[in-house]
Amino acid sequence: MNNDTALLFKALSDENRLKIIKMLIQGETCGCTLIDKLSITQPTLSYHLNILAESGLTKTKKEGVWKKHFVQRELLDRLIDFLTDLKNTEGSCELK
Amino acid sequence: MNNDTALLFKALSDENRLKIIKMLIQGETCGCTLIDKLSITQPTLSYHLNILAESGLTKTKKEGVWKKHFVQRELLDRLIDFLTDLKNTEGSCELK
DNA sequence: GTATAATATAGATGGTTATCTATATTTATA
DNA sequence: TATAAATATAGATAACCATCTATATTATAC
Repeated sequence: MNNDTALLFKALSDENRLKIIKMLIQGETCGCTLIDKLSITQPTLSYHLNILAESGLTKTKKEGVWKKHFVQRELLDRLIDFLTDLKNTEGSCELK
Repeated sequence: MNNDTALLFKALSDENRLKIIKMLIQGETCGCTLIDKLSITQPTLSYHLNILAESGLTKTKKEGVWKKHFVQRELLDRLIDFLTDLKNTEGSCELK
C-alpha cells in the first residue's frame, strides 16, 4: 500500500480514473463491467486500474477469470485528513 | 476559479506544489520567500505557482514589486466534500 | 533615469503520460 | 482439448510536464 500523498493525488488527477473510482465505490467490479461505461480500450483501462492499485487507492482479488477491483476507503480517509489538517492550519501571519 | 476536480487533484500531485501550498496556508507570501525553502529555480517556482493559481487553489494580489499568493480555502473544502461524498457512497452490492 | 529586486517569458530538453493496435496469457467450459 | 472471455503485455506515439538557462518586464528607490 502506498503512502505518498502527491502520488495519491496523481492517481485522482485523471478524468477516467475518477470515473472508475466512482463506479468502484458502489461495489467491487471487474474491468469487463467498467469498460462499457468508458470511452477507452481495454488495455487503456488496464493501465488506469494499475495506477489506481499501485497508488493504494484500490485493491484487487482474483475470482476465476475475473479480477475484482475495490476501493480502499482508508486511503480516502487519509486524503481527507491531509486536506482537513491543511485547511485547519492556522495562518501565522508571517507576512512579508 | 477552476471547477474541474481532476485538475484540482493534478495541482496537488506534485511534491513541490504540496510544499508550496503548505507554506502558503500559514500566511500569504511572495515567491521570493518561498524560493529559499525549495530546491528549484525561480522560473520553475513561477511555473508551479501558475499551476496552483490556474487550478483555483490559490489566488494572488499585487503589492508593489511583490505578488502575494494565498490559498483559497473554499477549494480545499470542495475537495474534502468530494472525497467525503465518495467515501460515504453506499455500496449497492451490484456485483458481477 | 539608472540600478536593483521580484517576477515573467522564451526556448530547450529529458522524462512521463494516456492512448492506441496487436498479441499473449489465463481460466472456465463445451 | 479447442474455444471463448477476461485480462495483461509489448511496442509505438503524440502530448504534456518539470526542469533548466538566458533574457525580458515591472516596479521601487536612490
